[in-house]
Amino acid sequence: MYPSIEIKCDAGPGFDLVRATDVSEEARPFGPDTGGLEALRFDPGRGGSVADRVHGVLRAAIVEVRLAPGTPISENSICRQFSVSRTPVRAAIQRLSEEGLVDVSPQRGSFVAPLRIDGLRDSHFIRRSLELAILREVAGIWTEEMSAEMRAIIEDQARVIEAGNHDGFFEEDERFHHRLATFCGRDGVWEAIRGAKVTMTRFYRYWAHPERLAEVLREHGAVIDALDTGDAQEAERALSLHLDVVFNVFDRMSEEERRNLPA
Amino acid sequence: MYPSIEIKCDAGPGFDLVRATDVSEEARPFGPDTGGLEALRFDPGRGGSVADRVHGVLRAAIVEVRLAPGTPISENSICRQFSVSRTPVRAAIQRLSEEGLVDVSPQRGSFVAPLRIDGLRDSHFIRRSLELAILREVAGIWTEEMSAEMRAIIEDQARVIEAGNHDGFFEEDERFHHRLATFCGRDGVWEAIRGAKVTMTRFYRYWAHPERLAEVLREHGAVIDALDTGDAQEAERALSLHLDVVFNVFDRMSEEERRNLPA
DNA sequence: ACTGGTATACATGTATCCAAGTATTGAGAT
DNA sequence: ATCTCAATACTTGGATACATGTATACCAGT
Repeated sequence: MYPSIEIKCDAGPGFDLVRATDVSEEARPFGPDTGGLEALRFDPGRGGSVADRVHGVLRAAIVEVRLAPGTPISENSICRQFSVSRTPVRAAIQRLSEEGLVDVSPQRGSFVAPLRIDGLRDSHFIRRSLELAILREVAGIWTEEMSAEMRAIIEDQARVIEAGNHDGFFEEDERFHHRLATFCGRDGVWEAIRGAKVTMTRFYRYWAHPERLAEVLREHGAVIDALDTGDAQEAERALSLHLDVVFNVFDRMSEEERRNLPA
Repeated sequence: MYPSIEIKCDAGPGFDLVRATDVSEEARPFGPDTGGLEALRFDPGRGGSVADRVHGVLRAAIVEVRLAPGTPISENSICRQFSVSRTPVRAAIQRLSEEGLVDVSPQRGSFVAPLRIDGLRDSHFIRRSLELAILREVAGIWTEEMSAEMRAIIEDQARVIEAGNHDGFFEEDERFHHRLATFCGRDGVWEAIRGAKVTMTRFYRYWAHPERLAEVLREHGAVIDALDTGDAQEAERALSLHLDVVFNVFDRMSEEERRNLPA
């Protein structure tokens, strides 16, 4: 079983990321430097409420690991940065807190949630159970049109990999899994999957090695292949394998990377 | 497939409930009468933040269907009622909104979320998938101690039924399912189940006929029986059957009850 | 050198005020 | 009688001021 550890991020193998201002060393959480926050951009006047937009900007930054785990998130620094009042910022942070993306401790501060192996276990379990259940339903109503659509998504994903578009890769990946859910009318279930997925996505974005991207492509293809041949069991096996790989990423960590893990 | 309908509650078969002030007829949402809110009690000075406590009180009232679906929830009426400012009430309602228990439309009002069959479908699917997956794990590590503990819970549940303690029944029911999750160290997954369950719980609390309670008891027993004999497949079948019954509650609705459904 | 108490700067939580949008109401015109 | 439209009374969203708790920095006493 995996230990309960928190991963302190310094640098990902494939991606650069904005560093938290030495969270462990620096005494004062919020100095003149806001630790990566200043790189965030907030378009005033766009659609939606201010709180929604603030939430969206912060969420994207956290999920895409542009804001490192542990980074202090001060309501004041955010509302200075975005030129809005504390009220919508507070609402946004509250939402992020409920999504498990931000830890807020009263009178102390709020911080980007660390990458916890525990959370990864739960996230994996939930996602796996739900996606397999969905796949079972989809297998029962599989059509050629569906197959064609899924293959198109895979091709799109191949293209963005070729172009070196990392963000695009993750978007297409989400499309793949999302579409399977909508095939059997389980949009509500997809929302639950999406909620559980963020934990894995953050982990993945941080640790995934570039060579992994092509493997994902093949694994997606294997699922569709099995569905095309009408072998539901094989499809489940393939999808299960695909989802389990995230754990293997943990196993692949180099010694140096492992050494960054506290306790 | 079930249609997308909203259930407007007038009175449950087994329970009395505070009526919304004729939501469909009354023009003004918030009159001098706040539609059931006045029955809610808020203990000042207890532990936790004000926002947390407000959230807890409202959540319990909604889940236990003491506040009827469709009841207007005005921030002002709440903070008058509880003698607190709007800010923590706002935070509480935002949380409830994210939990799907309250629908808030800007500049119009917030309302206790209606009972949607759609939501029930998703809720059922999620709960079923996750609980079955957990049961599969538990079956692999089943011990006599676990069996004894579960049987004790069932006995407790029998006692509260005997005593006519409806709230106690639902608490014990939650204990039963919760304990299974903790046996295999899936507390995080239980939280997800709990989130999905509220939709079903509200439905159940509203429609469940008294004779159903004893059936639940037998079904719980059947699951444990199967686990004791080491028949994992039978256990899954029994649990699946148990969870599916909620849909049957919908089928059992009398014609008069059905007529209350709009569209 | 080290320990202990205090001052200060920061955080989030709460209260209140203002802005902007929606739905009902009721009067007046058709 | 019916329709149009302005006034009004609500709502939630946002901005700001204040309350309260925490952690560091600093300094005095040992």
